[in-house]
Amino acid sequence: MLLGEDMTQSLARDGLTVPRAHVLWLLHHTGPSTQRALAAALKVTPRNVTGLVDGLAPAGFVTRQPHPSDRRATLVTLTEVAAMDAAHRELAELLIAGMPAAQYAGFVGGVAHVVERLHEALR
Amino acid sequence: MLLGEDMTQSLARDGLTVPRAHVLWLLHHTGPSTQRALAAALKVTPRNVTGLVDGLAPAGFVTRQPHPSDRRATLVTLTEVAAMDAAHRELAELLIAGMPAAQYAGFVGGVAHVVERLHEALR
DNA sequence: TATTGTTATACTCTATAACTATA
DNA sequence: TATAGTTATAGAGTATAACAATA
Repeated sequence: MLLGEDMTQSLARDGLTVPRAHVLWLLHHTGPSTQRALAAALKVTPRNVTGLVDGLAPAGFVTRQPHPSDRRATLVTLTEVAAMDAAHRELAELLIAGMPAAQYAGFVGGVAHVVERLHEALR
Repeated sequence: MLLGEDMTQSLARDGLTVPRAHVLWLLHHTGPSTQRALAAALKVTPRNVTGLVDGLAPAGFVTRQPHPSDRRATLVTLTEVAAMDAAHRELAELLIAGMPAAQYAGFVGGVAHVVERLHEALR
């Protein structure tokens, strides 16, 4: 993260917006998922997932694979590069998760999704 | 707030999105402000403030008034109706501000701006 | 008939750049 | 010259509705 830079800006620098990072986080922790499953997990419409995956796929973060048994569905899979990246971010995010509310409040617009999930996980 | 409804959804029901509510909150606590001042407070470009005020004015939340001494600037002012509404929301927001991080984490996408400001104010 | 993901359409928030009016 | 707010343009996230392919 650059000096004087926001968490959101830091992510956005490489095309990784917060909602897109959230998708990567989900895939990293649950494995390949249908877009339907992602929509449910993100509490967002399926149409949105189309857009998010469209934003992640060209950059090489994820790939769309045909579902082996259901030909209606597609499986969104984390690429190896993205998986490595996710593992790296993990540490930084855990550090944030350990901070009291007042301290990460400034980041709240940026990593709220992640922090929230981590708090759930640690509870 | 309706049952099973998100904080964000609750605000959006009456055209009050989170960034717009944030503008009302600022006006409620600092009084009439120039768009420039709002842009600085919101950490957003002046162009955005134009859009936010455009969204609030037709609904009668705010009005644009000519600045008394600087004819380049416009003063954004809370209408009486909006001021009443802001006062009502205040109580609910203070209750949220008193909650530990884990509890309001679920609302974080919705009232993060407000909670953050309240934490700052209470610190 | 129900479900999966798409296209079509629309609204909001965000940004940079160029422009007008004023200071 | 510098500042306040605008228009122009663009990208991203969100939503509903209608549709094709498949279950």
